[in-house]
Amino acid sequence: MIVFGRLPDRASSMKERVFSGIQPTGEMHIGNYFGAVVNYVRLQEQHDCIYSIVDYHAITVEHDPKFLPAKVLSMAADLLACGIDPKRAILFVQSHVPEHTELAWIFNCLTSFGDLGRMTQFKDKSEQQEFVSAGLFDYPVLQAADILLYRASKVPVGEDQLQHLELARRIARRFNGRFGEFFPEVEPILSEAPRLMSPADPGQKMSKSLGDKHYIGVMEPEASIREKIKTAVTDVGPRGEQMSPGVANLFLILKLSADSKLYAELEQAYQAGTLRYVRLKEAVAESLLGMLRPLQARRRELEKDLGSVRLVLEDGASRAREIAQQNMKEIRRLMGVGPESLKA
RNA sequence: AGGCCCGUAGCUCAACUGGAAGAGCACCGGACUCCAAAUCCGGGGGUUGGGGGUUCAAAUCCUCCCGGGCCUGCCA
Repeated sequence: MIVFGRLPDRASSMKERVFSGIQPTGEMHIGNYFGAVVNYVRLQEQHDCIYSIVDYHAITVEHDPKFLPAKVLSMAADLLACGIDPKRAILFVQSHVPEHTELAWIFNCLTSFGDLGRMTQFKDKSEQQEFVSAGLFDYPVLQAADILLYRASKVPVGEDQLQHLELARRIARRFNGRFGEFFPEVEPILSEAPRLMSPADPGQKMSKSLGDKHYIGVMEPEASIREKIKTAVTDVGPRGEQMSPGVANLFLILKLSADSKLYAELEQAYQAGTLRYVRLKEAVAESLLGMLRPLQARRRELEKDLGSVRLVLEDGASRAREIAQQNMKEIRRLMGVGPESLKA
């Protein structure tokens, strides 16, 4: 197979389009960062990326309107601080482009009730909620609309999202078959996405919802990050053959944030049985903080100038809207709805 | 539209016929530990969903409101 170099000219039109949605959780943790955000940043190089802060997804479970806007803005600032470049990628807020929900409705009518009921994430999440909204049930359909509204063909996802992506493909296929070829085949970009575990309970995935001790925020103050690493669980019983989950988790953070020499050195010490965990923890804290400091500095700058973040989102929304409106026009035509369809 | 049940600490729940609101887990501090975990010692935490009423006394009884779950019916 012949591999061509990058085509300089028509590169932008040749680039594959990537879409990804990020929930405005309020505080990005290093699990989100290493698991997803670094990929977003990397993908900007070679792809036409559209990143959306998905507030319509956030309201599928109980939320407080008083805090949502601040969470959205904060997530935007975090993403920019982490290296999302608004000159190369589109960053916008989902609800600022109403076509998302319009397309979701159309897709609702192409989605089987049974399929949605089989979504494992719905089953998990609905058990945790006392009030299960129809929106929570419908979540994957909105997600399909998010992606396909821009006719994106690549979606960076974790394994837990594959089922939803498969549904998006089914929906697209059904639409294409019934109303005309319009949507591309969506492919996952499965990265080697490291799964960071909770420092306080390494048996569980790092997550905000488990509590304060169970995640390390990307923008968290140094003292607090140090404390969480220092008190991280290591060996729960006598040291066995295999590295315990807690220690493995610390090594994983080290691997992701430190230079390989230090990692190799400590790994060797571990194998030799001479590694003191205090030393490991200090190294992890130092290298993680070393990596986070520039991001935190940029984040502080943005905090002083949230107006510029708002501008980025405005510009992003208008660029996204342009694509969305154009595609939606065609989708309506194919479906036989909208004012255009009545014109002779 | 009608009927039944529920709401107590962050979570799961307890509190007899009305009689001083409690436990487990979680959280915080200390001991122990290379650090943690486990264990031990100590600690904080509640307008009992909200308003009104009955009573010497209400988580408990009455009433209205809010929120949630379930059943039946009606309509598009």
